[in-house]
Amino acid sequence: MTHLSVKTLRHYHEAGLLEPAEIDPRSSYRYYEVGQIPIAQTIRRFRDIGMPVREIADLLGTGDPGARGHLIGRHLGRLEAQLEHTRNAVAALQRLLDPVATIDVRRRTNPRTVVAAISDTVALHEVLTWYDEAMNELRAALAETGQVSTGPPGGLYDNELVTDERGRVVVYVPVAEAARSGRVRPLEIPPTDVAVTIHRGAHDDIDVTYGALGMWVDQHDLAIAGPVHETYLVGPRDTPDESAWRTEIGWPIVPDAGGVDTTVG
Amino acid sequence: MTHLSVKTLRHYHEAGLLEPAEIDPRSSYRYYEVGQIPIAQTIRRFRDIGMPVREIADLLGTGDPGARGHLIGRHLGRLEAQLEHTRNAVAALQRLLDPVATIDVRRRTNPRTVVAAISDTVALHEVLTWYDEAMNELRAALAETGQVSTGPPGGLYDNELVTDERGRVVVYVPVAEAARSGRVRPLEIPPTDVAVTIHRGAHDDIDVTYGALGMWVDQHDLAIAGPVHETYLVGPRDTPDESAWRTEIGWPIVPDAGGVDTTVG
DNA sequence: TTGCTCCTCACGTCACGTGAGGTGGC
DNA sequence: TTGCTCCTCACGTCACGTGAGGTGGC
Repeated sequence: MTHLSVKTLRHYHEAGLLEPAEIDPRSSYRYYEVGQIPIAQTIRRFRDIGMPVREIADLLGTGDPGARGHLIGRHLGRLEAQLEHTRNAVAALQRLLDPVATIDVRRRTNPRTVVAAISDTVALHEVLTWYDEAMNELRAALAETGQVSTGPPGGLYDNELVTDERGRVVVYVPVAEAARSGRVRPLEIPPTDVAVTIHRGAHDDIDVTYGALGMWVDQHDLAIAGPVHETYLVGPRDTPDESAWRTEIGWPIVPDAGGVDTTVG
Repeated sequence: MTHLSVKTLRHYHEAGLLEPAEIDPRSSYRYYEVGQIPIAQTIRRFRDIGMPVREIADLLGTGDPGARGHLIGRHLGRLEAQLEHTRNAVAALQRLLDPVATIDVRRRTNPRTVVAAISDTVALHEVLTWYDEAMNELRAALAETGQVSTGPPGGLYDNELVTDERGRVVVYVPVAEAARSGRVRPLEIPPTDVAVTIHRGAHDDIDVTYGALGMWVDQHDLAIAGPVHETYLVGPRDTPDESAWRTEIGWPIVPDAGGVDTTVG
């Protein structure tokens, strides 16, 4: 009637979740009452959505509707997060298995832009640390001089960073008028033809997106021309939810002359 | 670099999924090569979508793209089924927690219908068995006399079945013109005002839908008038996929005279 | 030399399922 | 009486994580 197996009922007895109404002391047989059916069915429904046995016990143990709602809401939130996680993972996998078909690439000409920037030649393994420090310094300098950013922050990454494990890196924030301050320098980014795509989610699989974009560029008979532009449309400063991050990758392109090597990294 | 923990790497070594390129015989330290990074990342992505370690090993072990596609497709199918299962379970839970808000009820007047029917007085615990047998007999009789059903099969269930654990049950198939044959009798179902809702999925939680429909009827100042109609729009004869089943519940109603008892079961 | 990391057992987690060997209930 | 169900251990499953006690590597 409850669709619970005998083994499961024994398990719930041991766990203190659903105790038999009576146990025959001679045979140790477990006996249940009709009134326990709806309880058992409720338990089954919560288990069906993956709520841990412990929490179901807490839920049934409290009569407070607020506490109940909280426990249920929290679990539904977990389900939601898990679903989002799986969706992202499936998308990453599809990008890995069939890169070009699953990527959305557009060509664009970026206009000349003036930015406040810090740049340096950095080893590949130091890039993340360097970026964090430089960005903090940049933000502090802008705050100090009262400059307001006019767009999301970005970075420029030399191809040598991947090929030689060392290269020039620029971190910048677009501003109305850039001024010098500490390591911060005004920088003019010239107009650039780029192939752009957006990487969704955390950066641990951004290499897959790079690979897909590289294949797209190659298939369209284009070659790389200059450092890659990353624009952090939504990043850790905007939300701690990694799955919401959006990173635009702009790959500078020129028509492929023929013998030009288009490989990167 | 791969976001795999040391414990996880040890586990994959034991499982034969990812063997170290070299093991120092003195210290037993595991050493990996750069070329193993993409493999490790691929493994992580498959684990991320919940593919069992065993299947990932199979996947990486075969070079046949067809076999690979099959394994991946099968797992994506499993994810899809699991998602559907969770969706149904969440819906059932919501119906249980807030019945009236989550149910879609319509009022309708069913026209007079002629059906081929088998009816009997049955004990509650025998209903399912009785229904199966009667329906088989009904189908066989129709096939024998060359009658074609003009709609989905249905059943009528007396209120006493729940209140007294014993009551009259009718199983029927609508036909153009019904004839006698064995236990099969023509039956005229008179025009009936009903409150109808559709129960989705298997019948193990149909009691929840009944409860919600009962509350709706009560809140709209209506009372029950006659046996409940069930119509099996999509059932086990149509698909083995229980989540696709659709059962219409029609609750015969009259305006509540005031002191009339509207409770059922 | 010191602290950090790696190593090997061995056990824990979670929600049951499996299976052996035995016994009660109708 | 016979077959069915229940019982109690005890172990298995799955993918690691935890923790103790020890040792290598820089």
